[in-house]
Amino acid sequence: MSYADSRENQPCPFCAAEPSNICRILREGLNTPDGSRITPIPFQTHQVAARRLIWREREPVPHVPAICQGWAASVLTLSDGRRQILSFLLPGDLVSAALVYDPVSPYSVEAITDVRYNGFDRAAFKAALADNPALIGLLSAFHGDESSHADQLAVDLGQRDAAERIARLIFNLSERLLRRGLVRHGTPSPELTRGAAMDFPLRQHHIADATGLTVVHAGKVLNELRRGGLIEIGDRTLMVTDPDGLRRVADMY
Amino acid sequence: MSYADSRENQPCPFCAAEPSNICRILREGLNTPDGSRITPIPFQTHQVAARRLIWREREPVPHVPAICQGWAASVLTLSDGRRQILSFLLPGDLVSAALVYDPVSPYSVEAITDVRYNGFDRAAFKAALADNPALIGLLSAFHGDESSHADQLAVDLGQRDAAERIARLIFNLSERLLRRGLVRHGTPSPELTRGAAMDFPLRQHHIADATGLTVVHAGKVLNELRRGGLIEIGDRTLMVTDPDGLRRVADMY
DNA sequence: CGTGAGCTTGACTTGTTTCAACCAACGTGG
DNA sequence: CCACGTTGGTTGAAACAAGTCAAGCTCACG
Repeated sequence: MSYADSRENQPCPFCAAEPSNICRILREGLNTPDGSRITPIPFQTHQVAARRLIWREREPVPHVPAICQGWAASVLTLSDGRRQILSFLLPGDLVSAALVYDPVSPYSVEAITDVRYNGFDRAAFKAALADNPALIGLLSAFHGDESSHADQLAVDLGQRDAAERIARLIFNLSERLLRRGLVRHGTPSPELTRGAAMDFPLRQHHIADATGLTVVHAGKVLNELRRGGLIEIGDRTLMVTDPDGLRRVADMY
Repeated sequence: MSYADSRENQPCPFCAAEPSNICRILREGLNTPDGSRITPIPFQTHQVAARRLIWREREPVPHVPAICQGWAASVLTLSDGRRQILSFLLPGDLVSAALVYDPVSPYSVEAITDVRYNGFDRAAFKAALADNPALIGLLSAFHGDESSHADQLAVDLGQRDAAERIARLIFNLSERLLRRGLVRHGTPSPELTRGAAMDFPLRQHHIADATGLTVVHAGKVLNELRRGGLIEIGDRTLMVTDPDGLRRVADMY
């Protein structure tokens, strides 16, 4: 809160490209197929510097936030310092559906890069929900995605080994970034085939906290993936050089 | 479904005792403090035998189910057979808030004991939501509980060791059962202090699947807890003989 | 120039899994 | 009524995955 540099209704220069993105619809409104119209919800744009805590666990959040630019993480911390990252928040992500009804944040949110986010007016949001069934549908679908993501995380942490967890994390992130038009094609090192390249601001400690591993071990597994020719990382960039191989390690499909 | 022996609107003989329980409110209706009334939702009662699969993952569920009697588990299974239990469903639990909007089950549900459940009419449920803000609030609160439970599970599986996980599982179950009036006081073995005793139909493999451990290891840790005088288990009954000790191992508060 | 954050590597320890054998309780069918 | 398979639980030894500790390195930044 104290770090948020509030601005009035700035246009969102680099939000998600997907037309059906919920943050975009809240911002711009939408003419639904059935003829009704979802009206835009008023919002304020805020800015937070990299590595800053945006909200603390159990702290009230004065609006319904959606990430507009940059990466953030939702985190739960134990009293002895162990941390679990529940999800990485990318441009276009609503932080939490729960915040629409309840201002109390269920987890901490930390900026990984510099972050710009939109804080939608909660009262206006609730009012729009009350007289707009299409918006209820949208929100409940979002809620469903959120809980299936949480369930998936539990399976990964409970049942999968380090390599699977890390490969799946990278795979999921690359798919989310792809859907948002944030994946370039490139060939960072000349001798390798082209692949999906993306900005990748995560530190090893983020990967460790998200996968329930130690930083040291996460680093080792990351190196194995790199040595196996599946990925290249460096300079805040990740490139998937062997998508099929990564998919196999990740045990997807 | 094929195993479900459907019956018409039977009274629910042994549902949760809590007055604010959501299943009870759906069944009986509620006069809200603000003067409006939540009307009862029509339902059918079904019965399933112990150890039976009630719905498979991704299978459509024709109604909105709530457990009425017995224990069940929600489960995700990987292609190679690894299983993660996401939660244990006790009498009075709505199986999943997601099933109100979307008939497709996000996970399998298995009966642990013989189970009786109420299947609420989905169309009637949605209609009641549309013209009843109090019910929306109730459901969204339930949704919030559901996702904070999922988040907690991720922290446990990602950050805690075997003893912590198992102690927390037992602790959480005992608290849920207590709230529902399903905990007796008793002293199964004469030389021990009185403690909270409850029906505990879980097998070691349930505990293993819920905590992400192997059956063998779960059994060993369970024995340590027993030898440490924290709990007694036997004959489908569990008794917490040292609540403070258990709380300490579980790292609660 | 010094400091701290981030990454890499190796040796060693610990927690958990795997494998295997064995026992008790129970239900079923011959 | 017994024989038998199934399910659930216990135990121990050995193998393995991940954690811990420690050192050394680069790089960005004040």
